Amino acid sequence: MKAITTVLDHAEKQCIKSGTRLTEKRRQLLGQLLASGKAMSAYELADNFAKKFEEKISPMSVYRILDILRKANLVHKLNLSKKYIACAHITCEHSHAIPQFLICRQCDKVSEISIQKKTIGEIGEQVKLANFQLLNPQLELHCICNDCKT
Amino acid sequence: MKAITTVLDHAEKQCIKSGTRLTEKRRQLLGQLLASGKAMSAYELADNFAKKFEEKISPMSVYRILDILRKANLVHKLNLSKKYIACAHITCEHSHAIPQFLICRQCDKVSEISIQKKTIGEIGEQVKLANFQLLNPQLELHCICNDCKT
DNA sequence: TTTTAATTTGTTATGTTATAACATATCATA
DNA sequence: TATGATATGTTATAACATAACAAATTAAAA
Repeated sequence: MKAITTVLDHAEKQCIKSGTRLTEKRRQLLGQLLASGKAMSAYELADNFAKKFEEKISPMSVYRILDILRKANLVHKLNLSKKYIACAHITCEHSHAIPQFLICRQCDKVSEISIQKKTIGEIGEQVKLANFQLLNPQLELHCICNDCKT
Repeated sequence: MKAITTVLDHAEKQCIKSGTRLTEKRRQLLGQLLASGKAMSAYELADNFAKKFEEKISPMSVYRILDILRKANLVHKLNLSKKYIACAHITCEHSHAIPQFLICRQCDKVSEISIQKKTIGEIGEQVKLANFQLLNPQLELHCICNDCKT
């Protein structure tokens, strides 16, 4: 696992690429998410920010910063749990497809994966039968991770 | 499409089967959902209830009734949009698997389908590679319906 | 370098979804 | 009809989210 500062440096480049900056606050917030290693709600982030950096940040600001980070593809939102998680591929240079997530029901561990196009295509076939056309969706699949399985 | 009263009569039987009753309020609420033909939020249901039945119902009550209807498999919750929709198979007698939903991004039309076990199994295979085990998930797939596609 | 414009962050208010806790009313049956 | 169970009313509050405007900071032009 790469050092957080390394990841943040990559993140900075990615911000510039997408036409914005990685300001101090944004860097701190993303760092916090990376350090936690898990998905957090906006209000959790706001609370923890105060503890970690001895400086307050309002939920409003957190939401704004999360928006920016999401647009720069540095953070993803888990729509089912309404939580936010650092992208698992910040240091990869290549562009990414819409991410898919495996979420452990027991411990909330999240794994960001890419489901093969072939499989998506097969689902699409069945969707077609219902007179719909599948958009590339962000799937959030509820699972049990092997650690919790035992 | 079957008449709503017919569906409600089936619903009543299903309630009894699952150990509860289809009271007047529950019947009205389910009827409202069936008549609308689409997914509605609890607060929308509460507001419309007043207009439709000249009697107020609090959101709190709506939530309670929705819980009952969901336990009796008469209503499903769309977790992404936080809306509730009448089950598409109330008049079918057989028991059902966990439902999957196709949701039109444009017009919010919802189609309740069953994705084949085979396909679910294939997703499961890829999930296994990530050291997770798939639970049978309620998929909510964002699509475009053929009517909106044109 | 100073002025200007754009971006970022602070602040307050409010909207939406959901549940907790307790009171009252209704129904089923002993 | 008395009793217990079920159903609904009512009030308060928690968690998630956005709108609107003010102040501060940064980038760029004059």
